[in-house]
Formats: sequence, C-alpha cells, structure tokens
Amino acid sequence: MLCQDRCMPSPTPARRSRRTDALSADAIIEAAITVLDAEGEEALTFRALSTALETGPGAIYNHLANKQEILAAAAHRLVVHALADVPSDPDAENGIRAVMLAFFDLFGAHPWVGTQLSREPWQAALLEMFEAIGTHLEALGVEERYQFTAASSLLNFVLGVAGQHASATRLARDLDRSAFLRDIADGWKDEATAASHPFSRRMADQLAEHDDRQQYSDGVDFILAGIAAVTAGGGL
Amino acid sequence: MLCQDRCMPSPTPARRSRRTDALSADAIIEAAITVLDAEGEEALTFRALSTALETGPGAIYNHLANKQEILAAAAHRLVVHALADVPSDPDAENGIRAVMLAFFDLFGAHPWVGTQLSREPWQAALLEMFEAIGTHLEALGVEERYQFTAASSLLNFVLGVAGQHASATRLARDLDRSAFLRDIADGWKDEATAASHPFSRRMADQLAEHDDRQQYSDGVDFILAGIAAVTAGGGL
DNA sequence: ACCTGAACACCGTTCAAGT
DNA sequence: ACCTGAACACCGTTCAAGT
Repeated sequence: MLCQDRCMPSPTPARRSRRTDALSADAIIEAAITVLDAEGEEALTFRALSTALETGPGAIYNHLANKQEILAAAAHRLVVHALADVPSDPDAENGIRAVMLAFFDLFGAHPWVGTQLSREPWQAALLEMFEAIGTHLEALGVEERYQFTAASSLLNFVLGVAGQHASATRLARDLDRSAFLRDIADGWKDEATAASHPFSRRMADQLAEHDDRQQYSDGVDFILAGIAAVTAGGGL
Repeated sequence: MLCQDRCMPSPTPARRSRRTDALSADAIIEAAITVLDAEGEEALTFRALSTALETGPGAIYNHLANKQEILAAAAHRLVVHALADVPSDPDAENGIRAVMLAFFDLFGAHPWVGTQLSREPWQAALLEMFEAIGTHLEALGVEERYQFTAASSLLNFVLGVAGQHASATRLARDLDRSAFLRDIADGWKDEATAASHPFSRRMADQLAEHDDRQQYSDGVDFILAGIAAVTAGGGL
C-alpha cells in the first residue's frame, strides 16, 4: 500500500496526500503500534510515524508531549487489552496463572512492550499489571502483609522475562530463534568458557531446546509455591 | 580536575592536551564507567568519552567495535568484580542469598547496569550471573531437572528489579527517592485511579514506605521457598 | 598501527509560517 | 486551533589525512 521509492506516474499532477480526518492521540498511538509490530523498535521515528499518518513530524506534538509518551501510551493500551481478554476463572490459582500467561503472550506478540516497561518506573501499564496480579493474589487468599511483596515479586519476574524477550527479538529479528539459542549454547560449550562456567556448560542443551513459555509458566509456579509455603509456614 | 567551561589563562600558549600513555580497551571501559556513574546513562556519548580520554571520538573505534560493546564490557566488568567480592559461605542458603544481594547492591551503586543487562540477551554479564546462581543452587541440593528453571527464575527476577531500579534512577536523578515514591503513591490514591484499582490503592502506603532492599530480599526468599517446596513435593 | 577530527546520515524536538 | 516542514542541536559512526 505504501509508495516507497518510485511511484507510477499519475495522470493528475502528483500531489502530497493530506489526511482528511482529524489527527488524534488515539490515531497516533494506533499507528505507532502498527509500526512497532511490523518493523521493530528502532523503526519508530517521528518521520516514519508522520509519514504513516500522512502529516508532518511536528503535528504529532499537538497531541502527545514526546516519544516517551507515545511509547508509554502504546504499551498501556496493549496491557489493558490483554487483561480485558483474560477469561475470569472461578479457581483463584488458575486465575493468577491466566493473568501471568496473558502477559507472556503479550510480549510474544509485541516484543517492544518489554523494552518500554523497563523505561519508566511505575508507569500506567505497570499499575495495571500490579493491580491485576494483586487482585488475584487476594482471591488466592494471600495474607495482607505478604501481598505487596508477593505482587512485586511476580511483577519483577515478568518484567525480567519481558526485557530478555525484547532484546532477543531485537537481536534475532531475522534469524530464527532456535538457531540463535543454539549459537549461544554452543558458545557455552567452548573449552575456555566451559572450564570456568561448569554449571552453564551443563545447562547449554537445555538453553537451546527449552520451551520458553513452559519455562515461564514453571517459574510462575515456583513463585506461587513459595508464596504458599511462606504463608502456610508462618512468615519469612 | 576537569576544566569545564573557562580555564585560567596559562603562561604558555594554550595547547590541546594529548594523552601520553597508549589508549586501550581497558582504559576506555574504565572511563566509561566513571562517566556513567557520575553523570548517568545519557551522558555517555563518544564526544564526552573521548574528551575524558583526551583523544578524538574516532580513536575509540580502534579498540571497541561500537557503543553497545563499551556498555556490555563495562557491565561485565562490574558483575565480575561484584561476584569476586562475595565471601564464600559454608551454608548454601546463605550463599545464594549473598549472591543475589550482591547483584542488588551492584545495581544500587551503578544503576545504568540494569538498563544494559536488558539490552543484549545472554551477553557475557548474564552468563556470569547465571553461573553464580546455578552453582549455589547446585550446592543447595536442587535437583538437576529443576536447576535450569530455578536459575532462570532467579535471574529474571533480578533483571526485573534491575530494570526498574535503573529507570527510577533515570527519572528521579535529582529528586530524592522517597519523595518520588510518595508522588506515585499519592497518584494511586486519586479518586479516579483508586476506584478502578482498589488493590493498588490499598498498597499505596507500602509503596511509599517500603525498604527496597528488604523487599528484594523477601522476593528472593519467596522464590527459594518455592524451589524448595516444589523439589520436596515431587514436581511441578 | 594508531590517532585525529571534520563530515555524514541520521535522530527528537522546536517554531515561524501557513490554513 | 491545528498543521506544515525546514531548521536546530544533537547523536553514533566513518574515513581521509596525518603521525
């Protein structure tokens, strides 16, 4: 649909297309998400975005303060949508797992969100995540005094995963993922590395072959089991 | 020591100082750490770095491929140093806690490391962290089949914390930290926010008053308890 | 072989001039 | 009130010219 380099000569004299509908923060955020998903984080520039919106780069500033605000709003929107799509479950433990997996799937579909979430502390998107996690912990019967630490622990875990996912995607955009991990695993088997890193050497094949989503899910289970154990066992 | 804006007139005609010792990757990395610690992430430019090194920006490329490599090498060096300083402990559970706290203290002293660690996946610094965690898990008696997931969970948790720490520091560089958290907590108490986020509303005061290091330490305990529970209980 | 620093190809952001 | 797009003040990186 885009006319990248050379356009067919048009019968009427070429004229710079100009948007007819009004520009809005919503439209900008939507266009930003499209660019980010299609071409990655580094492709989102004001020039690219304003071309997609058929306007000038300056026009964007009439609706959003700066690039950071565009990214924050885009991430927030996707987090809200992802949470709205999580089916409610009468079983509290299934509920918290469903929420955590929704986050994982969101980062899979939009890896740049992972980068954005570690850019501003306690931004709107993080509040939604914290709230969703906390609500389910409450339903799970976690005592009040553990709720803050428990919710933070789950949130920090998912943020760590999100960041790694984003950077892996940034680096391995074209490469296929398993070849990329195989390369790293092979590096762990190099004599020099292996000699000083025996644990990693032993884990190399698992790094190359593991199922990311399963491992994430297992990590969530570890933390949930820990929360349950500490709560039952009478404290930290 | 730096001559920032105006220099005293010197008796001999002013001459651009030129380094006498040879430039090296090590010297560049050391200078980069100094700049990053003193002035923050955004202050590290090739121009600033080459000024600190008394050379031209192009000279740096004779020793390191690009900015990413400088940051990765700087983070790696600090992680290695931090781990070298952790005293060995005969008690395995103290050992893993000491390693995890060493990471936390590292991010406190050099917040920019948190940003860097989520920039490249499985970079050298992460390998060191993974290895250190894994070695202690082995000592703790975690079964082989759980080691990869357990080590990854702890690593992802610490990476999440590191990222948040870095972004909080970036945003609140001059502001004092407690005032910054108070502001966010107050936002959670706003009528509009509180109505749709009751859990966060309830946690607001804890956000403002909690001890970061203690909470981190409690989070580590949750995960360790979960690993112990799952291992003892016969599987995920 | 290494250093120098101007030049290049970008950025995000601003702002006078338009409608 | 909003849009336009050239201009500004930066970046990281390159490279011809020096030593």
